Amino acid sequence: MSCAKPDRRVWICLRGGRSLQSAATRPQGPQIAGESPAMRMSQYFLPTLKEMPSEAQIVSHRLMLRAGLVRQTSAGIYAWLPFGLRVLRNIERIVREEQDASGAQEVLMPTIQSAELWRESGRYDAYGPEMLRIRDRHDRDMLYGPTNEEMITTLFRDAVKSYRDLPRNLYHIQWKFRDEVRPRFGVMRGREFLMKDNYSFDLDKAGAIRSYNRMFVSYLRTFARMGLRAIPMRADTGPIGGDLSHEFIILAETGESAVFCHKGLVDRDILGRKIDYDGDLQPIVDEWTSLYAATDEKHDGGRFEAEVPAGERLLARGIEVGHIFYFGTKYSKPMNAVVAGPNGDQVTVEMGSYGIGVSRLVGAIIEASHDGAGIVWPESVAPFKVGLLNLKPDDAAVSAACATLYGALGKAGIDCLLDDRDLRPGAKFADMDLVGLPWQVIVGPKGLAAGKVEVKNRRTGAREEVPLDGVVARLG
RNA sequence: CGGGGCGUAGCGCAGUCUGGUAGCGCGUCUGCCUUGGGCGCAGAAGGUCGUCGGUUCGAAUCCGGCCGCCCCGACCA
Repeated sequence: MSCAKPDRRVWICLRGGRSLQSAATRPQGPQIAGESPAMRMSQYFLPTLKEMPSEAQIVSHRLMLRAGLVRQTSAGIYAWLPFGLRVLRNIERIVREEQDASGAQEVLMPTIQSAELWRESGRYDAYGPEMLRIRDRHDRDMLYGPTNEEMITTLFRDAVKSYRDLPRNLYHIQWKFRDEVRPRFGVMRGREFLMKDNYSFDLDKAGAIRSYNRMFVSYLRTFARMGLRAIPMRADTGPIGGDLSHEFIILAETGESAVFCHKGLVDRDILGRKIDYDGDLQPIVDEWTSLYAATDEKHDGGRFEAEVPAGERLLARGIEVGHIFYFGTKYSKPMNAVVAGPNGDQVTVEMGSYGIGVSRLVGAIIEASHDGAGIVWPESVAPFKVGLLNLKPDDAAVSAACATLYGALGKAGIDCLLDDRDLRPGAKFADMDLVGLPWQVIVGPKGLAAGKVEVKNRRTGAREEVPLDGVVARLG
């Protein structure tokens, strides 16, 4: 790592110039750089399954296998196929944009770590068999990282020596491994998982709470942009330790835990707010934490009934998709992460850590958004925005119309998957509903005779007849 | 880690109790037919029955070891 000074100038410059709105309202280009936004299904690796795989029990796991998103390679370990990968990348993209907007900076730490680091914090022996321990050819103890507090603390303390270089907030999006005794629920509780985690460093507790609040608000925006209703709930700090912590729970009928909250939290809108990450975010945090919300572990029936009027009580189920902690000097102290304070004294930095389960979100979003026919992707994370169905590939007029639309949608930057396979219409409808693209453009000989195609909304099922040359405008 | 279950064709399963030439549905391939909701007809390919050993004239089937996967619980992002 280079010295801290030049780095700090960049930081200040970014802080002055960064604008949340620019990240959130940025025009949506092709979602994966360098790849054509359109694709032909006859050439695409999308192995869908008609029948239910017996290994999967919960709906998101079944749909992920059936819709060709992932394949399991070992218990709790998955290979990501093109569709699943596109969703994963879209989720990552939103997380990254919101992290950057909040002032966090991206790094990338390795998956393999040295046991030495963990001996320093005392967690090597404390962590237990969930940690995958490995040995290299020189018989050195290594491990596949289950989390990165030790590593980031080391990187920070070796490079940052002055209070002038604070605050710092570093994040990365990296694969982690926890050797769960019993992996289950597909990617929602795998052993290998992709996680965004970040770590804030501040001079004092007040600064750490400002950092905490920035992440709190950033998380509200991040999940909202994925079409999820995430409710922050006060949480136990668990083995990570600390005294301020919130879980972000999304509501899904099939969620893993029961949640109890005030209905007012569900419809609260963060995306309509203008956020100033340099300003005081405490009022927003207070607003979201003032109403009752608890998972079953923390639920207090008496308080719930006292604080929430009967008509406003919501009993639902939820899935944890994010967790934020303030933990003070739990790691900085044993690992000696200190900076020179304004008075020249040595100050142990105040830290927090913040996680989002990126791969878990793929399953969680499906749990929150599916129907009997398959997945219903929110547009912001969908593998493609539009599925274009050629109902009769050997009809020259139909295929010509599809080619025209396919080209026009591609040119307009609208992600489009063309089903040009020589299959019965029913098979195409079933597949397209299963994989859940938000919009279907259905081109068949009947409609086309009148110069029209059908545009179907996957979520509502609503269909409308649209003239051929009006499709791009309708979907743009 | 306690308790339970499963491993037979790409997927879903029967066959195992009662040992005797490995089956069904879906999918795949070929041809015909069909083209607005997984259509129809005909033909075909595809399995050392998870693995190793034992019993037996003969093992998918009985016995034992091992491996893998799933479910409930405890645990967890």
